[in-house]
Amino acid sequence: MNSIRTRFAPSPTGFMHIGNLRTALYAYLFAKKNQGQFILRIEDTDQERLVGDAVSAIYSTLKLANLRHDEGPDVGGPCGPYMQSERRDIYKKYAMALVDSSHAYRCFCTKERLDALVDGTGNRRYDKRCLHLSPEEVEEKLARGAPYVIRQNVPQEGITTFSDLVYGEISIENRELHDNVLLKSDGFPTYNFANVVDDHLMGITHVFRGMEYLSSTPNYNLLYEALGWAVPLYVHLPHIMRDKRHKLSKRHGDANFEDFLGKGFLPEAILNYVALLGWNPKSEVEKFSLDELVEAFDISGISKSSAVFDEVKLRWLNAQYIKELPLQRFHELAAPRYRAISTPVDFNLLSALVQARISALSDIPEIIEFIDSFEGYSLELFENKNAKSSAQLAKEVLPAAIAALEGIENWSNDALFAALEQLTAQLDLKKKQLLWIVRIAVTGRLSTPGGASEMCALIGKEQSLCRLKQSLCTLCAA
RNA sequence: GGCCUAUUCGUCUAUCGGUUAGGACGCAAGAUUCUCAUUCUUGAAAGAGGAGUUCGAUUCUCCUAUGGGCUACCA
Repeated sequence: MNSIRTRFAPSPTGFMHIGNLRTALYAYLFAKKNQGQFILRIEDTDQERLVGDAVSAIYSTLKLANLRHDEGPDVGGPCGPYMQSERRDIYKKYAMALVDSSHAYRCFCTKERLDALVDGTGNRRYDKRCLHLSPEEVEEKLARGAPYVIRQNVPQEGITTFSDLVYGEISIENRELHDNVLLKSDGFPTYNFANVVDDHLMGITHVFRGMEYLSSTPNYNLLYEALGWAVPLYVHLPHIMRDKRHKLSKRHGDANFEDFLGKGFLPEAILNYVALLGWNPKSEVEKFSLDELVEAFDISGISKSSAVFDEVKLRWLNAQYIKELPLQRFHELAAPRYRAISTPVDFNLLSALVQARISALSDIPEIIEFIDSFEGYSLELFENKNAKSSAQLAKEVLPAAIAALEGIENWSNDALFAALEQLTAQLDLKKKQLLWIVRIAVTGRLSTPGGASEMCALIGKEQSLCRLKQSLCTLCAA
């Protein structure tokens, strides 16, 4: 029984896109679900679009996402090299075989002539002129060193049909197909040729790729047939969109994996979210670890229509992951974002409070901003209908609160809470009234990472009392 | 323009001829809470349009509309 082999074949042109990441994920999930291999192949055949660190970005993204490939340029394997730029001889060999069998031909046409082929509707298709060159003419041009490309010779009649595992059966009339360039004049293959040769030579059984290749797939099948090779199974994937009209693209916003990491999303959460964009697990579960995704993955759950990427839902999922982190782990992740704080506080306590209240690590600066900054908050914050508190009440109650807290030796949350609770009874107030007032008076913020006693415990006795007194002064002056 | 393809709440989706069209995020309301956090409950919210086929269409067929893709010596 042949084992399943899938591949992820990115082009090193920049950061890893979320759409690419999902393609890699699905290919990985399918391979692993079926005890198969997941191969990484770098498609660096376009010398003009190469971007310096893009290959290492691919490695690091795969590593961060925990998508481990069984074969690839960096880990080797039996079907190497896995870098297309190192396989030029291979492509050339098969291209020549195709020329010999008349499934391809040399084309010497200039760019100018090609451009002149544009018809009234702006459509351009090659007219097969060089197909009809006599052997003598070809020899003559070759001898002269004229540059040429090798084109696929597609039949003018008939129909090519294939079955995609997501989109079903698709038929295209051969006369709609173009004589694609297989080998460029610089000797590099085009994607149109390299993907066929490599997928076959690398034993790929299931080709996962974006649906933009749907209409050129017949070209590839004609090539497989011409070479006498078995056609792989296709799994074309719907696009991930920025909104209804636009695909996610590098030019608009944060569409790449590393940007989301930088914004404080956890890789597991991103992967989990992206897996659900265009695939449904046939259950109402939404939270999946990578292993669980492997277990649940099934091609039949892939949808045909494109999906809009919703960062709000990603945030919700990410919050779930953050809450589940062991405190120590959360603290490690959060600590770098505490760096700006100069006031000494108990950072472990801070982490425990913050962990339950954020959706992404990037929410941290805002939620802890009150620690260093206290000046000039609006007294309207004391007004709260629900807690039945007001600035007036605050002015009356704060002196007693300050006195009560001053007496506390063991400045812990429990002690603070007990003291405030007791004071509530003494003053015949609702617990909520007093606690609201103290919280506002000590933080100057509407939204804080914890309640009054927790905030006092966090910033310490001296700082707490200082702020409480300052707030009281402000209230009296108003 | 031609070809390919898609179309269920705002968003991600379920439904594989008969459902009060379900769930999730978000939103709204209520409850809980030391915070307008969390948690819980409830609610509003959808089959692009038109023809057919059928006892019966969101589901099958066709047409139209709209979106997306391809139409490069880019992938």
